[in-house]
Amino acid sequence: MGKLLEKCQKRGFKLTNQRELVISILENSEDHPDVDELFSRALAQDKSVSIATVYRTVKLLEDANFIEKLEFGDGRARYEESGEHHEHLIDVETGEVIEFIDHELEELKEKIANRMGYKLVEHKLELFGKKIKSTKLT
Amino acid sequence: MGKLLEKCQKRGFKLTNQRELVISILENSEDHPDVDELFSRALAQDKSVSIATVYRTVKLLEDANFIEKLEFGDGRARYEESGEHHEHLIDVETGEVIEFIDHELEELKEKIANRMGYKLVEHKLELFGKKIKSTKLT
DNA sequence: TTTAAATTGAAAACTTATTCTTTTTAATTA
DNA sequence: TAATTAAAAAGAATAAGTTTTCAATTTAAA
Repeated sequence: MGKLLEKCQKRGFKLTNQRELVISILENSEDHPDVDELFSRALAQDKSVSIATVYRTVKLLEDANFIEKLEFGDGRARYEESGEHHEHLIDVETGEVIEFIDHELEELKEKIANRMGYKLVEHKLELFGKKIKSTKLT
Repeated sequence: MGKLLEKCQKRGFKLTNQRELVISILENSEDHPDVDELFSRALAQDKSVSIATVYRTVKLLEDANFIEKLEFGDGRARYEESGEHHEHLIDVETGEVIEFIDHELEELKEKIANRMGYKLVEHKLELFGKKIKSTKLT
């Protein structure tokens, strides 16, 4: 069984069909779907799911720290399973979201905050880029 | 005259009283006011300004790249005059926004994007921190 | 001035997200 | 297995931020 579902059971969340469906979609999505997209995918499997339930479910999981909310500035929240901290690079041409981690960067963020007299409690970095076309001559 | 107003004139924007007022508030604000705050400050000087005009004006300036929209995840857009690139540190206790620039960080971002095969076209970093209390013993 | 185009305020419409009321359900208890 | 019950569901309504519509006004240029 999926990690998310398992965690929810352990936490004692009531597992209704709708909730289970939304959770399974979340843990089987490799991309970063927004709520509307989650809703569409859920509807495709069960016509009785409401958008309110999708919102309620992501909020439940977010409050439990099982998933994390991402905001890329387009006004829609996206979600991903919690896990190792990482950053996001967004392909501005395709919208694709690529995850990465750079330890030098993490250290630097901490260092900068400290230098300014602050203890870092959260940090967000998004890179927006265009794919460099390899200039192979055929 | 302020830089922003001047730019708007040069660009041929029609300078109505309301628009001029909103622009002057923008360029004289040291902080990072959201639309509602801009509206309040404008109202204080001219009761005839509407919130729609504030929204329209910031959109106009944003589209012209005269100002930049900031989103710190609280659901409200903030604006600041375009200029030297810099990052933001948000004091989670007071909401204060502190600007900073770190060249090492800028280089690193570029490097990371390149390493992943991307040309960096935009990048956003926000640090959220708590002020470290100096532990002076009196 | 005159006039065409741009801008305005007020209200309606949109979008994303949350809440309310009533009905349904999962999980326990008998 | 059936009854019980607190939690969660649907669907509608509401909220908050933002955008758009539209008739009336204002601006900039002729």
